[in-house]
Amino acid sequence: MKIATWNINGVKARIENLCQWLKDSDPDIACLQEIKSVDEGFPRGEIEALGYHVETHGQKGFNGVALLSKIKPDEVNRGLPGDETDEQARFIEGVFSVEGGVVRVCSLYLPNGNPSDDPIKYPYKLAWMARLEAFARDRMALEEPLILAGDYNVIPEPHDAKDPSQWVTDALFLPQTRAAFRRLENLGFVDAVRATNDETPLFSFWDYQAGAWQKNNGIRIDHLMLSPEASDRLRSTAIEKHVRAWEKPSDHVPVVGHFHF
DNA sequence: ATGGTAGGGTACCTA
Repeated sequence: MKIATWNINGVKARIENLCQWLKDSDPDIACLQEIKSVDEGFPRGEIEALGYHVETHGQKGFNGVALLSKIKPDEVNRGLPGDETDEQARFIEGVFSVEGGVVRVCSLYLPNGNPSDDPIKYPYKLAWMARLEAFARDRMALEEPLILAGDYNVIPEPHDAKDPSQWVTDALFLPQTRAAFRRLENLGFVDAVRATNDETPLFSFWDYQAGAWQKNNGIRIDHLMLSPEASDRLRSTAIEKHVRAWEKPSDHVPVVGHFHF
């Protein structure tokens, strides 16, 4: 089974690329972020025509996440628990029946947090990460294959950036951000791409600005975090960076994991 | 060099 995460930066602007990628890459489950659409505006017909079930958690203009899957989820939950006043659509969870049990897959869009000296944005990022850690701890107790997939807006290590010195005051790379990400790992989650690749650097995002793609000035911020039960079944991973060279690309590329499910 | 580009939605906000 192939499970992927991709920040598509606007589903309406990316529908042609998205459909082409679904045909080429043929994921069983695709976790999307930044759909930038309300649920009613999501172009589900084109995606359903390719054989996918569609579950969305959208909002107007910004954010928004989705789960596309060849098998229909048994259960879907929208929103990250822990703050009923949070109206930003950044989290959706699906439970899928597979041979021998279930796999639980979450598509998450972690807050960017910049500018990092903003009195609202960076604290919101850290609070969201604390809620994610609490959620992950709860789910870990189920002892199920669990995949927390998404745009984490976290550069885990210096070698996950072409030029780490550019990022020292950035919310994606501040010590507190990286420490919160490590706390998630220390619950027992495995960074699937890092666990299956010795090579560095590996990037999943190249800014639209200043020729970042042409200069390979990238960062690795899109991650597949696996519970031990999911990690046991991991075969390989890939970063499909050729998609960044397509016409009208997203600034992120798909990150995929192959599993023995 | 302190910019640059893109999406959403129609004035700026977010990234």
